[in-house]
Amino acid sequence: MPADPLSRVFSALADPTRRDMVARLATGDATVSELAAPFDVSLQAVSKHLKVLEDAGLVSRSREAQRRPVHLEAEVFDLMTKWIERYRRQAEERYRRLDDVLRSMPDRAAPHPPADDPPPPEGPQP
Amino acid sequence: MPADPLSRVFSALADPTRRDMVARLATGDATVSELAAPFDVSLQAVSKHLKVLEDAGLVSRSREAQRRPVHLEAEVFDLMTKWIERYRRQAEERYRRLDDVLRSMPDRAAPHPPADDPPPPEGPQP
DNA sequence: TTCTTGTTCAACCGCAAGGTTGAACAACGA
DNA sequence: TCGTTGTTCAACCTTGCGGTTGAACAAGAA
Repeated sequence: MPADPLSRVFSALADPTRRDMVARLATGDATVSELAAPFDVSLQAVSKHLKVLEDAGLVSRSREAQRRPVHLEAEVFDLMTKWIERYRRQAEERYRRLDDVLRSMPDRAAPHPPADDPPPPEGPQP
Repeated sequence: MPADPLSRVFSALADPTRRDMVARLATGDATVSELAAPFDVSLQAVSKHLKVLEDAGLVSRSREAQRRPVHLEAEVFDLMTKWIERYRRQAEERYRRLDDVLRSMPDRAAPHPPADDPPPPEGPQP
């Protein structure tokens, strides 16, 4: 599984079935069969979904007789929220500065011109 | 595109190339060519990535002569953070109550038993 | 041991995602 | 008008994902 952690988490939550499972697990641990009950898919498909969530670190599994209780690991959510907040803040800061500029020149009242000083792109972060 | 909005946003950000584009756009609007520059893929591929971001509502495009400046729409991030925060809070609340129970019975000090009163699953939300 | 329950492994299928190339379209500049 | 620049459309290829079925494994219960 070569994907980076952030990609794995976003990708895991991109599926509505898996999001429903996360929602269910937020109310308490559950077995595979319990998680599968509300859905119209095979147990094996649910098992695969859980593997995706586990690889993303969103979920952990223990053993308890034959059962394998699934447990939500909510800390990984931080990975996403940190990423999101970073760029949201950056964008908002940019708007704030842009509005300042607009306020300082009362003429040419264009509501939202395309860009303020676009710096050169800084390349992908591998 | 039948996918629900949340799936579209998560799925759009599951790709590292697209996340890099969002990071770049947080610093200011950019054209397709500018966005493509740091990456080792064709312009057409970048155009496709932008379509995915646009369908997810993360990005909008205007026209300016031949160019099509791309603009980050940071509001859609709220969709995700709201979803994440909801279940994170729910899980944390569950732990808090669990810890209260554990504190009230000083014997049998198991650090984190599997579940407290697992309620029946409430079905998928279609 | 044998039976039963719970879960996963393996092989397969259909389809969409991300990539390519080549051609077309849009809007300027000469 | 014609060429140039910037972007998208169309067709195609390969890979991965979500689903299936059937068999295997794990751990009690009889």
